[in-house]
Amino acid sequence: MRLKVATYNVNSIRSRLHIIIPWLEENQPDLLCMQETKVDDTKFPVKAFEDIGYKVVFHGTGRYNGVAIASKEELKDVRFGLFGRDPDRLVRGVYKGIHVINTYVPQGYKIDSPRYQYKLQWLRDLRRLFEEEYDPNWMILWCGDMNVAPEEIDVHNPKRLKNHVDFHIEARKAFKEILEWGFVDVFRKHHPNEPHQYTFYDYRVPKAIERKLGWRVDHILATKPLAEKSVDSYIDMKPRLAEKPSDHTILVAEFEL
DNA sequence: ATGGTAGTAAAACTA
Repeated sequence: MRLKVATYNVNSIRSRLHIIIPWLEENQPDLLCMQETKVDDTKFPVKAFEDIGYKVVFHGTGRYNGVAIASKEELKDVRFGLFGRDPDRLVRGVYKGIHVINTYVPQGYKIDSPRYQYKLQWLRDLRRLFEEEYDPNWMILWCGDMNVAPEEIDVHNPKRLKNHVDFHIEARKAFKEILEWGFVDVFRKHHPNEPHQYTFYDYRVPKAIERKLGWRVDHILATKPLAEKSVDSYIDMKPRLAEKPSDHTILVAEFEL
């Protein structure tokens, strides 16, 4: 069985349907994990997904955050939140026997702010969720906007960005500790030591793509038994180059089970 | 150089 998975920080799902819907039709992934849907549940564009043959689960309250998963078959055992908090930042379920966790990790604002401490705690709690409710021998996918660039190769200027919340050593450490529980970075498995592979380019940076001023902060992680089955992973730049572009790109991984 | 743009929504907040 072929399994194609994608993750995309949409930065408002209603403002990105012109990208999302054609992309799903063309690429036909089994799963698309989305973050920053920025829409209240009552206004979620369910029909746009159903019209092209996708199911969708979602939770959001409007202005900030919001997560969703579109899938070809129904996602089972769907749950939201991390130990009762942030239901608009974590959604998980089971797809054809594979556990799927989609997260929008708090960004953290600045390293000296309480919000950064909250981000670090969030990542530690996420590790605890895996420890308590999952097993690294299971087939598990963890996808999302992690707001962490794990290694120097994942940012354009590691020296200048060392105090940025997405590259600060403490965030990288907290992220790495989740990987050490039992996850493989599927994109990096297929592109070892390949520089300038970024999933995010800030709108505010002029000519960011041409100047390669990006970040690799969106990830698809898989437990070892599942990562062994991955056959490809790549970054689709189309959303960043579209008419009304988004700041994030789409990250894809394919498995042959 | 501490700006810049884009999203929510109707002024400021988040990224």
